Order: sequence, then C-alpha cells, then structure tokens
Amino acid sequence: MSADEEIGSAREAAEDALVVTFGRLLGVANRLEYLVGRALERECGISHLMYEVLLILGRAGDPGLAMSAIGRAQVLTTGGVTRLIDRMEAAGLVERTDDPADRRGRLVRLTPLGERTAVRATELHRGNLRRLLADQLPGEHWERFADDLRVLSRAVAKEVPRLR
Amino acid sequence: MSADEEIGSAREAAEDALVVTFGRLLGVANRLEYLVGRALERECGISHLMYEVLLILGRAGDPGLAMSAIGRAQVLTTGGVTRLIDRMEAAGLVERTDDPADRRGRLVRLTPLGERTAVRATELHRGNLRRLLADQLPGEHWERFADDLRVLSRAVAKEVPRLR
DNA sequence: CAACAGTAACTGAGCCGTCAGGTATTTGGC
DNA sequence: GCCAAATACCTGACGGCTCAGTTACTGTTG
Repeated sequence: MSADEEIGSAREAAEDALVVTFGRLLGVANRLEYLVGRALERECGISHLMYEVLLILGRAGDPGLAMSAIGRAQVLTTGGVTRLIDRMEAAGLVERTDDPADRRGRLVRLTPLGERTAVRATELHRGNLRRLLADQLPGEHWERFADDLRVLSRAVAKEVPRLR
Repeated sequence: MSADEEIGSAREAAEDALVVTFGRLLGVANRLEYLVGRALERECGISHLMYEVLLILGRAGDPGLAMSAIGRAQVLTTGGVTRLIDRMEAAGLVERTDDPADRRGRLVRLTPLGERTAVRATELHRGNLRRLLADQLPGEHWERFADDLRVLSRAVAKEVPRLR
C-alpha cells in the first residue's frame, strides 16, 4: 500500500466513523424530540407540531400566514396542514380568515389564547431543553458546542431538499 | 451590577444561545431523520423503524430477541412492537418462534431475506448520510465534529429517561 | 376574452403509531 | 404448594399523518 493510499484509507475510516456517529446522533435527536414533544403535550396540552406553528404564527403577526406557507415551514402535506389547523382552531389557538388578495386562500393567525399558550409553552420547552443539557455538558465546552451546532445545523438544513 | 453578576449573566446568555441552537438542531435532525427514512423507504421498501429492527436483530443473531427487548431498544409500546413485527413477518423479513425458556414469550430473528435486506439498506442509508455530509462539512473539521457528536450523543442518550 | 394550466385548500381512504384492556404464563412470599 | 403480583404479548378503538382526488379560484396566452 502506498503512502497516498494509506492516507486515503485513513481519511475514509474517519469519514465512516463520522457517518456512523452522525447517524446515531440523528437517531438520538429524533427520540429526544419525541420525548420533549410528549413532555410539552402533558404540560401544555399541545403537540410539538402545534407548538412550532404557534412560534411561526407569532413571528408572522398580522394579518397571518397562508396555509401553504405553514406547510412549507413544517414538512407537511396540504392535507396535514388543513387538519392540524382544524384542531388548533377547535382548541381556540388560531383563527382563519379569508385572504382578501386571493379568494382561494385563507390566512391563519394567533388568537390571544394562542399567544399566551406560545409564551407558556416556550418557557416549559426551554426549561426542558436546558435541564437536558445543564448538568451533562461541562460549561467550558458550551461555546464550542454552540459553534459546532450552528455550523452543523446550517449545513444540514441546506441539504434537506436534496433528499426529498 | 457587580462583576460576579455580570459574569453570571454572560454565562446565562451563552446558555440561552446554546439551548436555542440545540432546540433548532433537534428540529433539523428530526426532519432529516424523516427524509432519510423516506428515501430508504423508496429505495428499499422498508420503514426506518424496520431498518433499525433489522440492525438490532442482526447484532443479536440466533436464537433471536424477545419482543419486549425490541420495544426497549426502540421507543415503542408493546402494541407497537407487535404490529411492527407483524408487518415485518408478513414481508418475510423476520420470523417468530416460541421461547423455549418462557412460554409467554416469542423470539424474533432475521430470515435470510431479512439479512440481505439489512445489508442492502445499510449501504443505501450510509450512502445517503455520507452524501449529506460530504460536500457540506469541510474535511479538516470532521475529526472535531466526530468527537463533539460522540460526546453530545452520549450526554443526550443518558438524559432520555429523565423526560419520560 | 376564452381556454387552460397552475395553485389553494379540503376530503375520503389507508397506514402506522398510542392507549387501555385482555389472556396466558411466571415468580416470589407465605 | 398456592395465590397475588408482575410480566409477555395481543387486540379494539382511536389519533394523526400521507396520498390521491376534488372544488374553487387565478393568471397566462393566443
């Protein structure tokens, strides 16, 4: 084996290790997301998906967001969005209005209850995440972790459409 | 504000930033997992959950694993495991036998088709993950990333039971 | 301006998980 | 040795998503 090949295979092994670790991280993250979501559901009565929609609508403000925009933000089919918003509307968290600019469309916006719920859910959710990290990650590593996570999540987010 | 308080609040701000980033990473990872899972489903005809069960059973070998062990490895209720294994059995990927040591139990093990499918799926899955990382993360950062991911996923895995 | 492709939201069928509750079997204290 | 509690798996009802197809409206183009 030549020196070049040796370097190549070392690099490949490192690649492999990263791929495996990355796969494992995805699995763990997925499970975590699931558990944090259930905690939120117990404590706050809304699903994790609803929580994210509350955040999105909160940022959007008046006059609200189109159904299709919500579907794009979450990974949901139009049918899924319709039913999710149905439930949220029934729970009094959001309200639908006709879009004055396009008579096919509806706009969705938060109700006051929706706003309050978003605030409360955010506190609980942050608390859960913080508790999750607090005594596991040594403080002096946090900055580096934060940096890494930023880069990684940006890279990964960019790649999402590729696998569709 | 005293110097101590200042340090405290700076640390708190760093904490906040990490928590937010971590939350975002979880969201992205979740979506990624979903998309990688669907890719696997298209290319290989098995769900992501089935894939993980194939891996677990592959490691377990003969005479197989109890249903409850599968449920513990994945985050699934016993009912969920029963139905998942039902489908995998119908697809010819696994087979159930009575547990000779406990007449309540059944043991699940891979069929030859299951073994072949596990190998093929692993290749495809690895390929997808690798493609995902390959041209997004600069090579010189890989080792550091791998290291961080290891620490992080260990920390996070340890925390999972806490949120139950 | 009429035709038609494109887009927004909704809906019925189906899939896959949870939950709650059932039966068969094992186990540990008396 | 017997009985209550624990355990292993299965099942019916249900929730929430996708898929595929529908209706209503818009924008483009000859």
